[in-house]
Amino acid sequence: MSKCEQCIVREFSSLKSLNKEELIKMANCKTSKTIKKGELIFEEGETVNGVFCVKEGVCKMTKLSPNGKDQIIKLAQKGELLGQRSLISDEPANLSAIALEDMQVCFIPKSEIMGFFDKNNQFSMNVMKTICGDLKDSDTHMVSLGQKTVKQRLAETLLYLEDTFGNQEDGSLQIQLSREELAGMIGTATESCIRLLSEFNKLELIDLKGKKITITDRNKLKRLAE
Amino acid sequence: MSKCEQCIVREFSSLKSLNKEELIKMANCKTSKTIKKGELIFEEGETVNGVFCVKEGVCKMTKLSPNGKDQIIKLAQKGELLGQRSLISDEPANLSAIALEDMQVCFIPKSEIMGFFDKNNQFSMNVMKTICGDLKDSDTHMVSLGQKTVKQRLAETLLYLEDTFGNQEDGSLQIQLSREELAGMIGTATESCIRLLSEFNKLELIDLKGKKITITDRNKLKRLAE
DNA sequence: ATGAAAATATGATATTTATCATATTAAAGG
DNA sequence: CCTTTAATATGATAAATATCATATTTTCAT
Repeated sequence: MSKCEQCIVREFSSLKSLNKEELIKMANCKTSKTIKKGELIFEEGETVNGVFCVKEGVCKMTKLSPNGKDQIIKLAQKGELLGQRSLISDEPANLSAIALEDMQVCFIPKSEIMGFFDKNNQFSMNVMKTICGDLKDSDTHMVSLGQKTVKQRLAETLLYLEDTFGNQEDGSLQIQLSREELAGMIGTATESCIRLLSEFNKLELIDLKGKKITITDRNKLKRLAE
Repeated sequence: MSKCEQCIVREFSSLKSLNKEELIKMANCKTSKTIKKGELIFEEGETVNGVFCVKEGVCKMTKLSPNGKDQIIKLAQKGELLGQRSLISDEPANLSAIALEDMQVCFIPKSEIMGFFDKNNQFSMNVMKTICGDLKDSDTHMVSLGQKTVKQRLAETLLYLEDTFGNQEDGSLQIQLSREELAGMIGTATESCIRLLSEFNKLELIDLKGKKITITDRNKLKRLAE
């Protein structure tokens, strides 16, 4: 069993405020999991009795619409805690979490987390700040969905993906989403998403090579997104 | 100066967990304000050094889009605390708050609130639960904006307004939004909103009398919203 | 009460986006 | 390596939505 004390990822999450004693206690009750690309971590409606700490890899958090399509609400990466909200509200998961890459996650049981809330004020405050950050992101995203065109949202999303997850050695986006997933992020039909990518490609804003997307004209893309 | 101890509204907010001593202390540093319909409580980007507790009336929380239109992110009513998020994140307000009716609000300075976070764990937990609730609402709203048609969103919003704010004696919606505001809630052009309202009227799902909107066929409207 | 300004309504039209069909390409499993 | 399936791409078309113009109604200050 790996020690939480030595886990670097912890520094990026609310767990950074835990002291040595708390970390050792947590290391003893946590379980590590390997999750393959495409696998489900937990599903909307499911009761999750703890939180998942993402150690490696990225996952999508989705919510099913009555029309049968998945809206991607956010992408979560290393350092993020999944399922905090449900745990605090004492409700089933509101979103599904699905791995976009092979992942390493640790599961920390509810009882343990609730103890931190009681005894470690700094931890509570960090969790609160994280959730407030999520809420702010949600609000911004909502303005995009409500006020911007699909083209603008696609441009915006491509820039976001580069800014947040970086690039591969060849300069293409690190994170590879399927066209369907990209469409689910921006809230449009898959075909529309594909068509706009082609258009961006023809306009030389991006370069498409199979699944690889490379942003070639950041500035024009940025102007388009406004 | 009115006493917080006797304020019923407190029971609906995170402030319900404060003890007598804390309430008396708060009553001494809070300020009461009357805000007229249409007036600004605070504006996006502004530094708000505390929170506003809504005692009476409803306000809209909006965010300006680069296209110059306001997206309404949420409506807040009696018992809700405005500006908690900014206070916790220690950031300027992310949204503007504008009264939709004449309002009574109390301003509680930051220092006071921060003290509650430190000393009253139940208060922290309540705030956290509120914010988690907001986040869940945001996610649901985001799915609507991303996956539903304008018609569906309008139907959904009308039902939400009735469920959340109730009706006047004549059965029309208690809250009266302008067509522009309604459009800003569902993320569409004002004209499109007006056109769809007319259509709903002709289909006898709703009844329009000036600014008054009455839902006459809840079930059909519900089916339409799915 | 009255005139000016704002809000609402509606028509005409352009643009955006979705849908359905089908071709092409890439990926995965035996 | 081949075959089957899934993903991507693109055309044709329909539907949804935005935009612009203008009429009508309501609101509000004087």
